[in-house]
This record gives sequence, C-alpha cells and structure tokens, in this order.
Amino acid sequence: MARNVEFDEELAISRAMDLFWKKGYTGTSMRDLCEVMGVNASSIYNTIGDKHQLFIRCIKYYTESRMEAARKQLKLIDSPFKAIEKFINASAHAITNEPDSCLAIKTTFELAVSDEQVQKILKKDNDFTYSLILDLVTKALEQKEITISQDKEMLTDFIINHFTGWHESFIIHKDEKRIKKMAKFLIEQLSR
Amino acid sequence: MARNVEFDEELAISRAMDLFWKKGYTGTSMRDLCEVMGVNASSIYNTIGDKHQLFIRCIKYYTESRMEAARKQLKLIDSPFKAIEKFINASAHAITNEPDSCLAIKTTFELAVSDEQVQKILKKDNDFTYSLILDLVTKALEQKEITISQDKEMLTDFIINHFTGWHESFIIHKDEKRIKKMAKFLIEQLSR
DNA sequence: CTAATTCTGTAACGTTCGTTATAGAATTAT
DNA sequence: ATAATTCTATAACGAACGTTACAGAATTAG
Repeated sequence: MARNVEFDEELAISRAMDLFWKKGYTGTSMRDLCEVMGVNASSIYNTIGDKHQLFIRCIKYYTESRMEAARKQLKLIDSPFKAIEKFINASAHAITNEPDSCLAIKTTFELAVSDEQVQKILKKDNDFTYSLILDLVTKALEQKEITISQDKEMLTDFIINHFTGWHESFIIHKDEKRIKKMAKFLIEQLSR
Repeated sequence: MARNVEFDEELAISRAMDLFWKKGYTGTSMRDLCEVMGVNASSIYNTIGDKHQLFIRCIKYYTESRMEAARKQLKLIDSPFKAIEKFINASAHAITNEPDSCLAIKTTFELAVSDEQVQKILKKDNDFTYSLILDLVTKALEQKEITISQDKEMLTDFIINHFTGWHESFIIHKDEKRIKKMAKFLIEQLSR
C-alpha cells in the first residue's frame, strides 16, 4: 500500500504555539508558521487544517501542558495553605521572569470576546485552576489556615484574579518588586 | 490663497478608536478605518499619517478621555474612602456592562510588549490612575478610614490591580455576580 | 520489481493588505 | 473672474495574506 510517515506533530505544534504566543493570532502568518514548524503549508492543511484549527491545537496544547504542570506542582505539598502560597509565589515568579506574557490571557483579550470556540477552551482552563484552588481553599478553611473569609468560592476567585493584573503591571512597569509586594500582601491577608 | 476646510478630526479619531477597540490593531484594516471615519485614505495619510500614527492618536484619545472622566468623577466626593469605594464600584459596573473590554488593557497585551511608544502612553495612563488613587489612599490612611496596611504605594497597586482580572473573568465567565462579590470583598477588606 | 497510496515542495491562486500617484474638485486671496 | 493652494476620489502599486492544485518523491503491499 502506501507510506504513513509524518512530521513530529507535537513538536511542530509546540513551535507554532511559541510563534502565536509572541505575535498573537492575527499577527502570525502561515508562512512564518511553516518556517518555524519546519513543515510545508500543504502538510499542515492536510493533517491539521487551516490557520484557525492550528491555533486551536496550539492553545489546547498550552492549556493542557499548564494544567498538567499545576497538578504536579501542587499534589506533593501536604499543607493546603502552603500549596496556595506556593501557587501564588510561583505565579508571581513566572510573570516576572518569562519573556512573554501568558498566552491564555493574551488570547482572552484578542479572541475570546468574538470566538466562542476559543472562549470555551479558555474557560475550561480557568475552571481547572479554579477547582484546583477551590479544593485547597476548602481544606485550608477546614484547618483554619485561612481566616479572612468563609466564602470559599469567592476567595478562590479573589486569589486567582490577581495574576492577570500582575501580568499587565509587569508589561507596563517592568518592576518585579511591585508584583512581589502584592503577592506577599495577598498571602499575609489570607492567614491574618 | 487656498482652502483649509477639514474633516472633523476628533469625530473621525473617535470612530477609528471604536473600530480598533473592537478588532484590535492588527485585526483592523485601513479600508475599514476609512469607511467608519468617512474619510478617504489619502486624507488620513496627509493629515494624521500611517496606520500606526492613527492608532497612537486613538489610544491617546482613549486614555485622555478616561483620565478626564476619572478626574471629574472623583473630585466632588468629600470622603477619600467613599471616593475609592465609588471608583471600585464604577469600575466593576463598567467592566460588566460595556460590550467590549478595556482598550488600554487589550492594547497592553497586543502591542505594549513589543511597541515602546505604545507602552509609554499606557504607562502614562496607568501612572495617572495610580497617582489619583494614591492621593485618596494617603488621605484615607490619615483619616484612619483604611486600616488594612500602612504601605500606601503597595495598597494603591493592590487596589488597581484587581480590575484587569475582572475584565478577564467577565470575558470568560460572563458572570456579573462573581465580579460584584470580589468588589464588595475588596472594599470590606480595606476598612476592616 | 510493479502498483498503489500518501507524503512533500513548488508555485501559484485570488484577496486583501498598507500605501501612494495623480487628477480634478473645492476653497480662498487678489 | 483668476490664480493659488489644499482638499478628496479614483485607482492602482507591490507585497503579503490564507489557501490550494499539482507533480513528483517516498513508502509500503503484493
């Protein structure tokens, strides 16, 4: 019959993701994508589909990788409050040390308003982080490690909500200290 | 000599701004801009300049209008804490009731990372809001209306920082209640 | 080997992009 | 009115866009 060798799809998707991350969806051309993926346009259209489908694959890859990493990062920590603390500090560190801002947030503001498919993928990613933190907040409340409020759903939202602003602040002011101070204050507040 | 009539530049800029707001910088074409501005491309290039210069005019118009509005909104309020409370509630209301998310934030994530001119304009806008709230926080601390912390600079950052996340949350979840709860909690925290 | 099938590279499709040359309409001073 | 000047409308520029047709290289089954 016939051949079935293919290019390394995961690697190609990962490289496409990096380019979309840097230049945004609209700002990225198929020609540039072909170049970084090391694959011809024909192959992309035959296997993955058009530019939009390729992008969908890329944010799915991004969010799924993040979810996997978050799961790993937190499951080994015994104290729920320490886990929350670590999550907040890890976020602050990532925000002030990675060259590009979060792809999910960039995509939220570029596409999610007008693209329902993208919005749903990002909502799934948000809901995952939400349930992860909600679980920790619930346990921390039970163990009286958190005392600031008993409304665990609101507290979860409240904690996660800070990160987006930190991204914006760092893009505009490029001042790591400002982010670190807010992170420290947030953690102090939870347990006061 | 010669004529000097011109198209209504402010109106044209305002309409161009609306289109950039909806579609982003890269997503907006000069042809669409000409149409909504009611002006030919030649006229734009002769008076304002190229697409990038036009966009600069639009975000300047956006940020300056916002600064003017914020000044007006807050100067009539006697209690500094009430002014902060009003600012937070007005932000939460705007975020959950305007069709498109904040142009400044969208632009931060689309352009400010790679476009220094844009970054500086947005920094100016941020610094203005910062000094406005810092002034209120300072007075509220003096009058002991705020007790949560004495670090007025950090507190100012901390307050403003919430709004960006609220925008993201509303795009993803479209749930006004979640934003309102966070706003209520934030206000309660400041004065507890 | 040959035949069948699926991959990839080239090259081009028709559109749309940002931008501009140009000609003529509009306006003002004399 | 005439001349001078500045506007706008048309139309097109070359380049880049997303996408695809097609030929031939590569692979596998018989």
